[in-house]
Amino acid sequence: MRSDTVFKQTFNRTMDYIGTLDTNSGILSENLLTRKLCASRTTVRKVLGELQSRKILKGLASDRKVGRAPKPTDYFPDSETVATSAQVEKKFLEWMLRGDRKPGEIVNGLELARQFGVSTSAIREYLNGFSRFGLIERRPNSSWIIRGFTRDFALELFDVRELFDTRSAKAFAAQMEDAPAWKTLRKLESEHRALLRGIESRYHDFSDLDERFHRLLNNASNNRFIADFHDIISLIFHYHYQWNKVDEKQRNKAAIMEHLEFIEALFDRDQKRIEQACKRHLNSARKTLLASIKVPALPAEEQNP
Amino acid sequence: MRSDTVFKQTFNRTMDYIGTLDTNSGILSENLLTRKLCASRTTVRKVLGELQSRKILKGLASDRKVGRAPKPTDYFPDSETVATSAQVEKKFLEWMLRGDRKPGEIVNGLELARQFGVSTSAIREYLNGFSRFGLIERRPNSSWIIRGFTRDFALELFDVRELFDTRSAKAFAAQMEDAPAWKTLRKLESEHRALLRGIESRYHDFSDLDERFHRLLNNASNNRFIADFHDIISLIFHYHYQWNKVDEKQRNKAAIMEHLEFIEALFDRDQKRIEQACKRHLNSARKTLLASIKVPALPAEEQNP
DNA sequence: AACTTGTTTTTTATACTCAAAAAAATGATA
DNA sequence: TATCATTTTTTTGAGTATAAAAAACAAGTT
Repeated sequence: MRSDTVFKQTFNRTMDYIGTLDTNSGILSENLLTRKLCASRTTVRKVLGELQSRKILKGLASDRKVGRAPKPTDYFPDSETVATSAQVEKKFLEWMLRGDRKPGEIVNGLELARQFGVSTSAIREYLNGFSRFGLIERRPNSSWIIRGFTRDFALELFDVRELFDTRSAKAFAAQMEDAPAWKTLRKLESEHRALLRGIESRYHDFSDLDERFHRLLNNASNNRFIADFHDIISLIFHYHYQWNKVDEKQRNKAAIMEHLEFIEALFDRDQKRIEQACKRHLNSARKTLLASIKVPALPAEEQNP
Repeated sequence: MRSDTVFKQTFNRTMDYIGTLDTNSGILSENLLTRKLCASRTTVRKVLGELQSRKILKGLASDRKVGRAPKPTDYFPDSETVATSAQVEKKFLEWMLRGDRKPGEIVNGLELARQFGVSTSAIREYLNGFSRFGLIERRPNSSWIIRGFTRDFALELFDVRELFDTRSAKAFAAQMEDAPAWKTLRKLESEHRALLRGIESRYHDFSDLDERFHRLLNNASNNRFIADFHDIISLIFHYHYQWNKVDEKQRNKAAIMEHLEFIEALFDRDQKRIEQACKRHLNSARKTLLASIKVPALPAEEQNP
């Protein structure tokens, strides 16, 4: 059966909204709520009905008023509001990236389904989508096989990233003076400086900033394939760095400096400096990623020739 | 229920093999057949059982002999031996690429399933995989939406292709003198010349040659993301050119000349000429593709301002 | 005229189950 | 050790129930 996570999520978000209002004040119309909550009217109406039966809303439908402020216990727990697909993604990536998977290993869908507490179809669907990340491969009429988060993978990833980022940076610098991206870049720059000042305590915040900066750059290319590839990068980095904490403060500080230099070059529209700054930044990012990948032991057959 | 196309295919291929033998001669063991036919032993055994019940094979299992030569009527018809996924791919691409789909149009999975005579899950699975081609997009909790085979799509495709092909060409030229790829290139070169001589009648054969040439180049990059992208290119070109026959002979002749120039530059390891030849070839390929894309009528709202 | 809400109906997506095919593993025999 | 027989596991394709979305329309409100 299709899960009702959308309903529960919408319910929680509607209560967030009601919490900002006083008791007895009127609320938005169904149509406006539909737009505000990004859900269908069917779902919104179901939510309103539930709220009314819980006395959080009162009055006629045509003139709904806040009955009482929502209490924390009214909320559906977070665990019930995440879609199955999101759960699978999280669990699978943990299994894949942290679990020390060996290249050539076979993925057992049934086993994963049991382990994650979801159906095999959920696993199948996820693996299908995940294969575009190049970490697993499908054999026709047979199981999935792990290619592994190896040194080769990281190198190939960065090779393409270098091509794309260089291109994006050039495209960015070539934008019109009044393109809104320049304003966004200015804002990102000051966020970088602020983070640098508070680096001692806030260094964790860099990964988010990093993602936004590179996404802004890639958007300048205006190319769906580059954007798709950025998704891969983001995902890999998001999860990988989440579990790799060695030297984090030092690394992030250095990366911020590189970003700032990069940004400055962009504002100057200095092609040569842009390319240099881009390359330098990617080189140190590559080094970091490679350092965190264990060199795999040779397969048994190659160890004993 | 899972389809038994693998069984039927294997059955047909086994009969191909038996057809080469004389009556009463012995056949390969189950294990050897398994390897020869690229199927599991279970399937091979099922095939052997069926062959025996049809008297095409006779004797004990441990000493099977050819009973009679297979007749054409023994074969399963081709229509029963193509996997569902392959059927869906063919039909969907035809629907997508030939069907004059408009950007923004919504894909109705149920409707497609009915139309193609397959289950919705098959459609769903295929669309999931197909989305990496950038021609359709998924809205969360909602339907698939068509981005369309538009001018923009072609331009974005070629932008990335230019980056990748240039890189691949450089990597190719940087290979060791004794790399096997050089020999393959030499062979491809002579195939090009042969095709050029017989261009009047054999010009259809170019698309296959084109695919092989570019795949050889891309392999030099040794990068899974570049290889994946090549799959997209291949598919698009395969289907698109299959339906676009205007000026085919002329186009292909020109493309062969460009390839030959490209190949020559590769053999000379002349970076500058390689880059030029690559660019020139891509430019004319882009032009061809763009010419075959209809300029879409403006959406209604923009036509009447 | 441009909104609302109420109601109903239709369509579609999603997550699950299940049966059969295919693959893999294990056992038996010569 | 190579071959055949049997059993166990896993994948795969289709079916199915329900949530969610969408659409249509009447009737009331501003």
